[in-house]
Amino acid sequence: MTEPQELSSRGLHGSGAVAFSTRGEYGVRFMVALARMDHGEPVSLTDIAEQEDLPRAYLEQIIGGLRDAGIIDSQRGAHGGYRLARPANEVRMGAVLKALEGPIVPMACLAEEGSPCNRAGNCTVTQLWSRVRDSVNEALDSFTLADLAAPGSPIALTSSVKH
Amino acid sequence: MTEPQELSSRGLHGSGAVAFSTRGEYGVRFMVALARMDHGEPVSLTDIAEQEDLPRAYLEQIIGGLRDAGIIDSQRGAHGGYRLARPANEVRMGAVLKALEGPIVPMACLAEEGSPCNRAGNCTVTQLWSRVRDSVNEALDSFTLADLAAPGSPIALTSSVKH
DNA sequence: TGATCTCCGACAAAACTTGTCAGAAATCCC
DNA sequence: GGGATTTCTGACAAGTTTTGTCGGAGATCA
Repeated sequence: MTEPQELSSRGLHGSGAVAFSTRGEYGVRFMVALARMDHGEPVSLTDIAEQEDLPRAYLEQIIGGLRDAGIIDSQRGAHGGYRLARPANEVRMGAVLKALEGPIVPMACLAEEGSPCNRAGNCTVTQLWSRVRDSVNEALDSFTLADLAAPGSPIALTSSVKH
Repeated sequence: MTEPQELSSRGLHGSGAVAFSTRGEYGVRFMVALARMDHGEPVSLTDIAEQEDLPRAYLEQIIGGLRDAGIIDSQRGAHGGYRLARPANEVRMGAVLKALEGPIVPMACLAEEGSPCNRAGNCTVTQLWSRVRDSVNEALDSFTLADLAAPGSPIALTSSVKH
């Protein structure tokens, strides 16, 4: 039945802003599982979905973005499946999340295209949103997939972490 | 008609993750406008809504959170309206955004209450989400309302900014 | 008392999220 | 070639959230 656990009470407005959707959550869990199970041969989606207890068909849909971004390689047919396109310690989580959800943009007016927010000069607030955006991106990029895939133990932060 | 401008194409999934909703956007614009218009006497919601071209009734709803959080004071009756509860340079944007949207939580499993994400020890990923959360909060708190309300000119970052 | 304003709950349309399903296309193995 | 496996794709649908609107109940002032 692939119980997607909890579906937790995100209701009544008060329960979490600036959040990633399940695309991000499931996708990251997929990546971690894949990093752990990838030993040369492709790993099938069914295996990962079972392992992580995620709805298979939905996951399939989500994964598309990762493939298009060149983060994972796919192989069709019998004994097919997915593989990491690069070693886990070269995969930055910023790229993963961007592939799963769209660009990280805390406010619509930061998205490019056309006149940004038609309030142009009037808008000092933009600086706030862009700082938030940059912070999130830095935080995400300070992790690699290898950091997350490391078994249980305290994570060895290999990547550059300003602190 | 209070055209809430644009209503921009946030559709088709690809247009912005980790985003604040209009509550955050409208609320912040309300605060900035209030900071600029507040000269001692209360400013009416109608005035601000007109000035910022925002749907009045909706704004009214949003503002409730700011009042409950003690960020603004309200006065009913004729010649009533809103005032800043404290000087603009003492109002951190982190508090404002938390009052408008709920707590800043990039992933459901970070919200307190009960067993966090039932995956407990298994979950190294938590570290990623909490870093993101902390980054966003720091970024927001590095701005005060005064920083945003300053007219046009380049913002003088008065508040403590680690960089 | 009448004119303003905030406050509050109910209601509703539209958008988005979260999946499901069916079938097409590719690949392996016998 | 044929069957089994597995990814890929688009359509569809239920449920939730967002984004507002509306009407009326307090407060306050003149």
